[in-house]
Amino acid sequence: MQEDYEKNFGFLIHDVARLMRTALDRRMKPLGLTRSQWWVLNHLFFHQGISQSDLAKILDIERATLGRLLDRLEAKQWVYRQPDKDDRRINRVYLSEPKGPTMQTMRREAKRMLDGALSPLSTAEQRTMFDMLQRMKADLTDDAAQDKASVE
Amino acid sequence: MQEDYEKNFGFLIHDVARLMRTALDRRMKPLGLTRSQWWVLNHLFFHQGISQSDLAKILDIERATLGRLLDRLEAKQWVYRQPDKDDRRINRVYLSEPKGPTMQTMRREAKRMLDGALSPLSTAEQRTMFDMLQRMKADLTDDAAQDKASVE
DNA sequence: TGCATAATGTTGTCTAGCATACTAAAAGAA
DNA sequence: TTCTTTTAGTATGCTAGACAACATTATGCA
Repeated sequence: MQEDYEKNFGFLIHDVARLMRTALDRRMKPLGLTRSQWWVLNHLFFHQGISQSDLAKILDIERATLGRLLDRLEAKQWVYRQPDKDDRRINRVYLSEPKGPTMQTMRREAKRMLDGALSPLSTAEQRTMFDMLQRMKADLTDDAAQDKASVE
Repeated sequence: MQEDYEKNFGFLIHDVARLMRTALDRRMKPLGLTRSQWWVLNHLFFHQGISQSDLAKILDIERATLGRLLDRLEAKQWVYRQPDKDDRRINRVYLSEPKGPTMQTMRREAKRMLDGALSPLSTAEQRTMFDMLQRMKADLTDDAAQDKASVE
């Protein structure tokens, strides 16, 4: 153990993210949604009628990825798409009616999972970690944008 | 911005992990390997002839996931499987010959990506973060094991 | 106006994950 | 020894990502 390659930061963070993801997916399963789907719904709650492209930008995923997520959510009647009146390229996405209670349950489950995952850290540490991750993400997002731009 | 749901720790760490993953995948692409494949090769380098199950345990992924990874690596002639002499259930996996230079290149690319991702953090912060992630992972791994056990 | 360029969303193709169910084989128990 | 249980690996199906290519529609410029 403790070999050099065991200490790869990249894979460590990946593992933690994966473990949190599957833990949450497991809790969400009885509700019939995945963690990614829930995240989409959560954003839609605050941005009713947003266009797919804009939503993809907020979520920071590809338009294609979001499109398929929405396909599944639409099939399950969680959301619906409506073409924009003025710009026929645009689909606006809406949360379909009630479903409120389930959303609440999901928020609760997400919080419990998160609390569990963060339990080995003190409150101060949690803040520190959050701050560091945000800085990393900002940097990485910039890099990714540059990479893409250089390709085009 | 800065709405409550923007601050979800679970998704933040997920985003950072994903951005690091795709950044590395992008760099690995010209070499004809993905990051996950490289990680498998890297472990094989240190554990020639390991069984698939044991390797899956080390990598902390499902046997099925590893099986398919190995299918692709075998097709590209990076590895080969050999049935165990004594236990006919077991496949032992070996790294096929040369390829050394490419592995070196990959290690270098991985290091560069990682250095880039960590650049917003001081050395001390990097250590702190690494330590915190390790504690989180240990906890999460225990939980996952318990969840599975409770199902069976 | 008319043509080149950009933006929106979809489709296809690929990888990697998980879960479940299955076969073959080994190990353990009666 | 036989029967049961465990283990190794595979097959299948699903989700979620990325990327690339495409049709449609807007927009900007000459």
